[in-house]
Amino acid sequence: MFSIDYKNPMPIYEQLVEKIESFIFQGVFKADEQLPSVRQLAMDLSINPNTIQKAYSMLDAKGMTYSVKGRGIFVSSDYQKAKDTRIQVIKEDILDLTKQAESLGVTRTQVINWIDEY
Amino acid sequence: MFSIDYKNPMPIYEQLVEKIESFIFQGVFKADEQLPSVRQLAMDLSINPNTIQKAYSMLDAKGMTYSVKGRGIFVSSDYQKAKDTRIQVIKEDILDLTKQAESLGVTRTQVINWIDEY
Amino acid sequence: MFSIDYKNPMPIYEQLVEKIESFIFQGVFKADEQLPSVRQLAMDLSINPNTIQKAYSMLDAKGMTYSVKGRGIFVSSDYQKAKDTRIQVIKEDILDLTKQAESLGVTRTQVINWIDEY
Amino acid sequence: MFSIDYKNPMPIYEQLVEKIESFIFQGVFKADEQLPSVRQLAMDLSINPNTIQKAYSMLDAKGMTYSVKGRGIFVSSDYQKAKDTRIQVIKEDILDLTKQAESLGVTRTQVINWIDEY
DNA sequence: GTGGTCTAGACCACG
DNA sequence: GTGGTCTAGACCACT
Repeated sequence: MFSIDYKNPMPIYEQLVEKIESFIFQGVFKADEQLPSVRQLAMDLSINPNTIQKAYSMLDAKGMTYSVKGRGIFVSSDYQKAKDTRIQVIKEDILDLTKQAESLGVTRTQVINWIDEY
Repeated sequence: MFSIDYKNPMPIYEQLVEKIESFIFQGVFKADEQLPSVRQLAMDLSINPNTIQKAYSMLDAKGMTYSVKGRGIFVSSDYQKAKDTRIQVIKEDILDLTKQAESLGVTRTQVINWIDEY
Repeated sequence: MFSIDYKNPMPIYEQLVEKIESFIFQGVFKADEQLPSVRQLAMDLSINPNTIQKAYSMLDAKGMTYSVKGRGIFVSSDYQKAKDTRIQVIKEDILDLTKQAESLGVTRTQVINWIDEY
Repeated sequence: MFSIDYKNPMPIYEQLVEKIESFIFQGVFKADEQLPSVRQLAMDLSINPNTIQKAYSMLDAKGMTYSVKGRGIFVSSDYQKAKDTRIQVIKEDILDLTKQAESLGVTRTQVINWIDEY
């Protein structure tokens, strides 16, 4: 279910964060559903528990999950804000890339065509 | 002419590569024109010469420049291929981001609007 | 009657202690009245009996209750001291926070306004 | 300069975060000033470097600092937002404590007196 | 069993 | 030398 790409320069814990986050956004993990335990996931992926812990901590900090000692980690029911900021980041990234493309001689129309065709 | 943003998490040598590359693409540096020497640039920017060296090596590897022993580093006259691959990378990045946006509930039309309006 | 907030990072037993304590202070539980049994409360709240036990032990230690073997746990008639120390703790906390607010540029008058307006 | 209280149940890294944060707010550390290095601080306080690292990461996430690989960690020049949210948190805490005090029979006027007298 | 903190020690990228 | 990631292993609090 979670696949780690060791060739990816992106740190493992960050890959995990993105993966889980997108699962939550897509509704694969529902609100208040429990996520796999730190130790369980560590075993499944053959990864050190601390690395999993770090990923979960970041999700917590982002407001995507909440964790209860002795019980587990659960999907937060209110992650709208996190979603909005993520969309905003994507928007800025796309605009930045468009700007770069333009400076290389690609017109805005062509960029829009890329999106239309895919 | 070259401004380094120390607050940018991107490594300095990478910032340099991008800057010079875009200058070449835009024609600020013409074909066969000589780039500033490693030592000169290092002094101007108050940066470790090794960092400049690394940036220049990467430009060489990308085919953007060629170096002549004892004389200096010059802009390659044939960087079209480099330019094309760069455009290709940008295209893929934009499509990937669009895909992400869609999975967050943003329609493709909205993405195109972002580009149109900016 | 007792509501547990699982999203609250505060441990369950502590939430219980606070709840019961405030009920006693407010007179909801009168002196020498019997509290619900460990097993009963555990069932009602779908909580591990050990957790209830721990909460009751803490109330005992604080002098808020006394337990009679084989009969149950009862509200102490003399919890004035516990009440006073609690008030003292609250006072110190408020003063500490006020000090912090001042170091952030909030005047004492503003702090008092916060309290007045709420 | 940084004193750790091992009797304090608050984790070490959190104590550090609060300490440094308040130093920045008070102007002890100026904008763009470099903070002590991870290893240096670890040695000075006889604390594991990872613990320091964690504290610095949190400051980064809060927008209080920015870190540059190979160079060091520096005080951010724009932490106004962080300051505002902190003040907000303090306000809510004070109001909550006031509410608690009132439920224990302390009038709001008395609470204000505490602040006035200190 | 759960999550959370801390230590020790290694390795990497960067300057 | 700097910060950042990861592993291994220990201990704690909570259920």
